Amino acid sequence: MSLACETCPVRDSAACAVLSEDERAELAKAGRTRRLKRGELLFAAGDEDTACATLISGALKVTSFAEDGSERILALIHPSGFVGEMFAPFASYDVVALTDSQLCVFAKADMNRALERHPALTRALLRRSQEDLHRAHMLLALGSGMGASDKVGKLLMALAQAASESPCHPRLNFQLPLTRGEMASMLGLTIETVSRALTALERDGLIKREGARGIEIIEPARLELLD
Amino acid sequence: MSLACETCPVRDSAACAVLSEDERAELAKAGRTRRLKRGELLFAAGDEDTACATLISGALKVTSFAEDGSERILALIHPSGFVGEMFAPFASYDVVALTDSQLCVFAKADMNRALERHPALTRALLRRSQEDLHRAHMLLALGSGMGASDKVGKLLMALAQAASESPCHPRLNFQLPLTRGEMASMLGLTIETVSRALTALERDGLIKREGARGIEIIEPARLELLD
DNA sequence: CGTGGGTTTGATGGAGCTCAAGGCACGTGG
DNA sequence: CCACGTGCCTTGAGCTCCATCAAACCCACG
Repeated sequence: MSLACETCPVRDSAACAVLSEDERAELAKAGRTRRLKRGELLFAAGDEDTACATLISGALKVTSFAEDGSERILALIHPSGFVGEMFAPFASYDVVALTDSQLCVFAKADMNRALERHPALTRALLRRSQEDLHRAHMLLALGSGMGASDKVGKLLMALAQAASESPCHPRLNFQLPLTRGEMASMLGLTIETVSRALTALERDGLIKREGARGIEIIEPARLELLD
Repeated sequence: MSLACETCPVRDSAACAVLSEDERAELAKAGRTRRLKRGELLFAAGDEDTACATLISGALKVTSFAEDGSERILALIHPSGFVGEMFAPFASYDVVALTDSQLCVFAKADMNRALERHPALTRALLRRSQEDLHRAHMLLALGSGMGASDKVGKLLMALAQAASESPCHPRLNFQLPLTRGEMASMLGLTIETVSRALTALERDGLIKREGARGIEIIEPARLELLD
């Protein structure tokens, strides 16, 4: 399926928003939209002919695997986010859809051509890359210095942020895009510990659960925001 | 002190290497070299008028502080590395010299002007930024799924890589740029645990220590490389 | 010689990992 | 419609590893 930038919900927030209409139309010729169902693989670690993509809707996870086969989640990608290692000869990570997703895919060569042609696009990606770096640092900062339920609480706040349309205030009521195992793999904990942490947070009245995935945040302040 | 690019040891590996002689000369007019002694602060979290810099020699650490005041190391910067949040209104991290260092500092405004003028420079920074991201991911992957001495072992391998001139093979014999506390803060451990892990690694014959800072790696294979 | 920063070592307790069992929701086939 | 299987989540019990507290050491430096 070819692109339909006119109706794209992230046309003003994605990297390509810095382009003029004409430039965008030209870039669009090189890209294709793609739909993924939950669990589908977008890029696989080791792929040589890698591509890159802007996420239109849904959510992705970027994962690597330890030698023992256990998965580690390195990053989440939300709509208008960009994913792809533009300069590596092959992909280092798996990228998998967390929910049904829709994205806009470009071959690496095409994107590189576009970067050469449109400096503003390069700068937009640089900005995004630095934001990604900042998020990775936030995740790193979660690694130490506190108990499991603090970590889970902060992760919930981060997810609440991401689920919100408004960039400043979290959404107090949302569905988790992650399984317990995925949360565990972001935080360096086990499934059981995450589960226990959630019940503890609920017991203490900081959150309320609706089924396995629904979360309502009761006391945002005490969950201490993640930046 | 003004710049002396002609004799700069990282003139071929730093971001500015993509510039022509003339372009570099022009950029040089905007920059100044600066020397830091071990422990000196380069940028402080919260600074509004931030700058950015290329490291010429020495080593830097990028740190953030938890609410309880404990430091967390988010990244290390080695010669030819670039540091600075080009797009943030103020700095989020402290940047501190780990050893006596020499760098090449630019005001953010000047650097932004240079980015507009020289697309190739922007692309060089984008590449660097993605590498930084990759390193952050490696550090994240250290967070889970193994014991303390595995973490310390892998950190040693990463430091051995960084200490080496050759990009592919680690240096088996080097001085740690980090104190025990700094290693601990990279790994989410305590000083004591790091110390014990080192003595365990030495007892098992994987490494040998020369004083508090000297490290010789005996069995690189068993320390399992960090990427 | 004393002081202080960094390091090592020991003893102890607790947070979280492991192993194991059970529950709930959902889909599939009889 | 029910029986069954499969994923995912929860809960429990025991044990391991690491954080914590405490003390001593080493060494550079004034």
